[in-house]
Amino acid sequence: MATRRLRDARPLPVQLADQVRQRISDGDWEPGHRLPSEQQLADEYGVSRATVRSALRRLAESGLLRVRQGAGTFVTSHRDGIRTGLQDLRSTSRIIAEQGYTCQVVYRLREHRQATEDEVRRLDSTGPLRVIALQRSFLADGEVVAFEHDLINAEALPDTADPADITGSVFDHLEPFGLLPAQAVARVHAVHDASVGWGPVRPETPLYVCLDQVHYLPSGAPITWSRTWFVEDKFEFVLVRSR
Amino acid sequence: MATRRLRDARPLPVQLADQVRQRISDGDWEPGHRLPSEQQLADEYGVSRATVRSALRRLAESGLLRVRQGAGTFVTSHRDGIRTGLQDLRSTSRIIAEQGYTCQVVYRLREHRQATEDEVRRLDSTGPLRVIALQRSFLADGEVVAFEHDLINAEALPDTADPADITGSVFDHLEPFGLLPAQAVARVHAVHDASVGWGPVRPETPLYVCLDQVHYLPSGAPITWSRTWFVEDKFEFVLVRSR
DNA sequence: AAGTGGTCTAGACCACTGA
DNA sequence: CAGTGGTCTAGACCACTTT
Repeated sequence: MATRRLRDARPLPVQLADQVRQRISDGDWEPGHRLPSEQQLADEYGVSRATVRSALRRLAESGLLRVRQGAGTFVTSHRDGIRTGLQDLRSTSRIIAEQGYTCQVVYRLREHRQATEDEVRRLDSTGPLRVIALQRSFLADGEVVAFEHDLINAEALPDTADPADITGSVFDHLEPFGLLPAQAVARVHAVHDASVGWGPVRPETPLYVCLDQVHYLPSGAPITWSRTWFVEDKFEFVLVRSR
Repeated sequence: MATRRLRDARPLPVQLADQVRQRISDGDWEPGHRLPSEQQLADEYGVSRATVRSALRRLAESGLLRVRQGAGTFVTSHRDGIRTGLQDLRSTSRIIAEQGYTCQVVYRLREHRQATEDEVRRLDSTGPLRVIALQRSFLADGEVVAFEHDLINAEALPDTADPADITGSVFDHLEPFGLLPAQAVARVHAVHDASVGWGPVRPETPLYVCLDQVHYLPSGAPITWSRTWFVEDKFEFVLVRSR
């Protein structure tokens, strides 16, 4: 068995989880099939079993795998649609792309301005704030699947940062400045509102799962606030709950 | 520093998390204060640092602690009451009670029968199945806040088990038989459907956050399936997401 | 009995924070 | 700079499933 290499800067379990997710979507391991044992995966990738377990736990938490003690780890049989673990912090565009769709982002608003009092509060902040405000929609293979409002704390960004540079993921735009969110606190709502959607393509029914989030840096400082309306039934949000 | 003892049968990180939670609610460690370092806690409780980290991660995931690299682990200052997370597995009646309401459960259906093919599939099972089926609504201070359908795998229950005995939490009914779910895989949806509600009191708008769940025993065997429609805006579902 | 995942330890080294 | 959390390893032993 050839040793596979993990090389980028992200934690090993995250990289390994990506590899496994890839091999599943490639059809390397089919739904219902058993994965190699944790020890075999550890040997194959040249990492410790603890690292493998951490990676598999991530995937099990998003419902892609099911682990049965003594029996093995199995690929869940999934239905169509964009499936994602609700507790995995990933950008909307990545969620879409990871499911094999072509993701396109359409902007309605992209501006640099002073935050309102309300917005300052939402960002858990005190004093006045410069922010970058975005309003955009996400298309998967040409079909609209989500609408989003974002508010980025611009105080931490260099003055030269231009909102027009943001084309895809906000995370990708923040990363070069070392401002990658590590955690988000989200509130979940159902919304039925025809005024949410805009643009040439609209969902048939204005029904959405709405995620209201504040993202925090590893230091604990809030960096962005966002509200995303996911078109109902275009996404499958999986959540593993435990005691 | 006296060594504290952890003794029951649950995993060490779970026990330790409970201890820390207790000491916080006792006022031992106040909101905003820094906890002892991971190594100090490990020494104090006579466990490894990995165990301490696992315990603290649990608490951070439900928002009770905030961990800052290099600086320490801090007790979150919960301004407007503690809101527990969506990823904590709790019964619907407990969720309601924890929001500070008086919970009342009204039954529309409570029967013992053979499962349909569809239901067998939902319970991740193969052969024919005896089930207990429930349809009920939850009132909080007299106002309807949720509707729920439940399906309990009755094969594991003694024949004497009477559906009419179920009055509050399904979990409470299963516990005496040692059938306490350890994990649930949930799917989250938005629903706008006037046919969901029933009974004398109905929500003003038929808009719901819908949680579709299969509960699993520690062995990995599915024990119940449930679909709960939470009336939008009656609940605040908080979720901590991380990388 | 053999093989799987579940738990836990001890220790190493790195990255970050704050004095 | 010392002290904190972040990551990762190697190995031990246990509980459970399958053969």
